[in-house]
Order: sequence, then C-alpha cells, then structure tokens
Amino acid sequence: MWSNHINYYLSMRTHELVLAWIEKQLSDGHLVLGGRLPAERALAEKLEVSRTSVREAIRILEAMGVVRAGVGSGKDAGTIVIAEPGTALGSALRLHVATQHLPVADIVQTRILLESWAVSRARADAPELLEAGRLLDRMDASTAVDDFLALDVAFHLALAEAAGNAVVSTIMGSLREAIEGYAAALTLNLPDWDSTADRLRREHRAILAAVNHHDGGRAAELVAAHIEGYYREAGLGQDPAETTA
Amino acid sequence: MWSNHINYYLSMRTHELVLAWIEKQLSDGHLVLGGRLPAERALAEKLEVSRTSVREAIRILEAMGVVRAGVGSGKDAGTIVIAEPGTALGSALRLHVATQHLPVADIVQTRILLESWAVSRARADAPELLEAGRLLDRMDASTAVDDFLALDVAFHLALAEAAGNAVVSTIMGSLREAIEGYAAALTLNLPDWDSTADRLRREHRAILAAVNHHDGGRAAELVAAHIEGYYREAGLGQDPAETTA
DNA sequence: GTAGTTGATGTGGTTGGACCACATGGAATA
DNA sequence: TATTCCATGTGGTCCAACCACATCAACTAC
Repeated sequence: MWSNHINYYLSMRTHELVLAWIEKQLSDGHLVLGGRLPAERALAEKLEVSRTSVREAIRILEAMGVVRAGVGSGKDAGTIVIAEPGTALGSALRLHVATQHLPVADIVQTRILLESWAVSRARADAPELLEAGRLLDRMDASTAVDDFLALDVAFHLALAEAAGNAVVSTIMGSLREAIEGYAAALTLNLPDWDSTADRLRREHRAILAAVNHHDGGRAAELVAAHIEGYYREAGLGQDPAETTA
Repeated sequence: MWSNHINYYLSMRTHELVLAWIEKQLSDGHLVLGGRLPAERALAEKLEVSRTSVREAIRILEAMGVVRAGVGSGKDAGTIVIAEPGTALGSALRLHVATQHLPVADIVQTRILLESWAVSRARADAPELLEAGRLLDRMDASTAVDDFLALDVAFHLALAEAAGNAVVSTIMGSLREAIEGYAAALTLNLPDWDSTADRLRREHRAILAAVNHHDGGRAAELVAAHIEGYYREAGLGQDPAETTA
C-alpha cells in the first residue's frame, strides 16, 4: 500500500503521491464528507502530474468507498467525498474468497461472532430495533424468496447497528456481502423453503424479543444458533461450534 | 463497486469490465496465487480496451492486496497474484478513520472483541504459541521503544493466528494498523514508559500462560483488560466496557 | 576458453493530447 | 414568456510515445 509511512519521497509512484495528498486533505479536514475534489485536470496541474496518475489515485479511493465520481455538471457531477467503508471491505473480502485464501467457513464463523456480540450489547431502546420489528412484519407478508432474503439482510443489519459500533456493523455487512453469492446458491439446496422461512421468522421474533427484554446473553445464543443453523441446513456445514460461550 | 452483479454489460465502465474478467479468472482457477497476469499491453489487446483501462483495474486490485506489480524482467517482474487481504482492509479503515467516519473508540472495541475471542479459542498446541513465547523472550531483552512495540504487534498477531481463523486474524491486524498512528502518538503520553513496559511484559506472560493452561476464558479476560488498559493509560479512555462476558 | 561488456527485449511507469458522452445553465429564438 | 440550442465543464476512454529497470544472449577482450 502507499501507506508505507516510510518512502515519503523515495521511489514513490506518482499516483501514490496523489493519494497521499488527498489523504492529507482528508485528515486535515480540508476535504469533508460531501465535499468536492478538484477536477481531475485541475488537480493534475496543481500537483504537477499527469491526469492519468490523478485518475489512478481516484480509482483507488473509489474502490475504497471514499469518493464517488460523477460525470456531467451540477449536483451529482465531479468527484465527491463519501463514506462507504463497506464497499471496500466487501470487495476485498469477496476477491480473496475468490482466490480461495479466505475460507467461507471462517467468514461465517466471524459473522456469527460479530453478530452475537452485537445483539448481546444492543440497547433495548435503540431506534434500529423498531425498524427491525417493522422489517419482521414485512417478512411475514413476504412470499417471494428474493424479497424475503432482502428483508433478512436488512433485519440482521439493523440488529447489528443497534449495538452502536460502526466498525462492527460495517464489517458484519461486508462479511455477509462477501458470501452473498454462496448463500444465494445454497438456498437452492434447501429441501423445503416454506418451512425454512417459517422457522426463520420464528427465530427472528425470538431474537428481537430477547433483546427487547434486556436478555443480551440469550439473544446472542439465539442469533448464533440462527445463523449457524441456516448455513448448516443449506449445506455449508463446517461446525463453527459455539462462538460466544 | 463493480460488483453490482447486475449491470453486466449495461453502462459498465471499461476498467470494471477488466476487473470482472480478472475476477472471473481468479474464481475459475485460471489465475492462481503466484501466477502472472498477462502483460498490460497484451491484456489490453485481448480485451479490446485501452491499456489505460487495464492499468486502472490493476491499480484497484493492487490496492485490494490481490496483485503486485513489478517492473523489469525476470522473477519479480510483471503483475503477480498475491494474497494480502490485510492491505486492503488496513488502508480502507485508515482512510475512513481519517474522514472521521469510523470512531477510533469503535476500532479499539472491535479489536478487543476479536482478540479476546481469538485467545479464548486458541489451541494450546498451536505452533503460533511457541512463536509468541519466543517473541516475549525477545521483548524481555528489548529496551528501545520502537523495538518493543514492533514485537508487541507480532506477539498479538501470533496470538490471534493461534485461533485458526484467517478472517479474524486478518481483520485484527488491519484494525491495529489503522490506528497505529494514533497508538504511536499516544505512547508519548505515557507517564513512565519503563514501568508500563514491565507491566505489559507481565500481562503478556499471564495471557500466554492462561492459553497454555487451556483456560480460554481467563485468557480472554486478561487480553481484554490488557488492551483496554493500555489505551486508557495512553489517554484514549472511552470505556469500551467488558466485551466478551 | 573464460570473463566481462554491451545491446536487444519485455516489463511496468508516466506523460500529453485528443475525443466522447453527459448534464447544466444561459443565450438566442419563436 | 416559453422553448430551443449551444457553450461550458465534468469524468470516461483511447492512443502514441517515451522512460527506468531487469534480464539474458550475443559479442568482445583478455
């Protein structure tokens, strides 16, 4: 990475120089969320590098979920600072899963760890829990598999966010995204979707109830069993074992 | 991200197309760890895109820790497939910390969560524990602050790896890297480094002993207190509270 | 014959310039 | 006044050239 913290001006590639400049602007507060980077041509001239190098740096920042590039002119145009750490984590995890160097089982296990921790610490008065409840209501009325799974994602994310730790909920979402493809394929392995969906609905209600009753320990157990059970039923049976004790 | 899984050929930017092609080569096993990507010029011709677009895609993969680009010819030349998920996670986390959208306190808390889980599950016969012990011996002899901290990083990483979950240890390392700058600065706040170092040495020994005695629960408690205590003493007192129960 | 030199080759790194598609907003027009 | 049209500025893409670097084979000097 360009973050060697060492080769400041030694043999630094040009786009890394641009990257360092932009990162400094960010940490110094000269670039804030929603702000605009100088136009590519202008930035190239300012830093005395080619536009190509500026673009390579911006591509990286875009992949990291730090900026978004928009063509045209007006509101959505230009390169704008955003804050989507999940995109970077999700892409990175997915790529490394593709290269077989991050076992899917480890990802599932980590997801269980983070999510059970999150529900065990969720505050019962967190607004996210209300949203989670609404999502469950919608799941009751949902028949299409795609709809159900989309709501399922949103429910688990809302639950994780109720713990109030942005890093945990971001990583959790990325982990889920990284194995989304696998999960979707595995869903086809389920012997009886309707009964599975019913079971998932009951388990979701039980988890939310435990959180609302300030029983974080039980909520953690339930969510761990919930996730583990799903992947096992779908044929991804690795025995993640109990994860929070 | 280019991972929309939807806009396959709809309005896909050119470098995303290249990215998709390379990712497919990876997941299909046509590109393996240590393997070489086609030369930029050749790949550009093959995919009928400009070399610029190929380079933008490679820049992203490089930032993701998936490839490494080397000039010249011979062994280290060309663009080679590597597997360093930590670089992507570390850079992404660091950037988003810079933009103030990932609180340092949350990162510390997450690190405590992952690390205490890891030691609670570390197998007493893991070879990483022997390495961890050797690192502690070297820390006993270390007087320079920089040396000590470097060994400290290695010790904690070895401990985390003993749990056998690549995702957890990778994320943990990245979390640490993301706040490395802060930690280094905070070390200067310590009132008495020598006594702090002595305390850290004792705590390290106690953690390792607990793991070796198959007492994962105690090891988890010790490591949580260890990390929390360090950041609190250094002035990053956020009250991460107990994290594993 | 052996050791050293030199140049051809192939890699990524960088540059400048050109053109495109797009979205806006103001100027010219009906 | 309402509509049309175009100048402007943005990122997206491509091309052609050059550089620095590392290797390896051919060549040269001893």
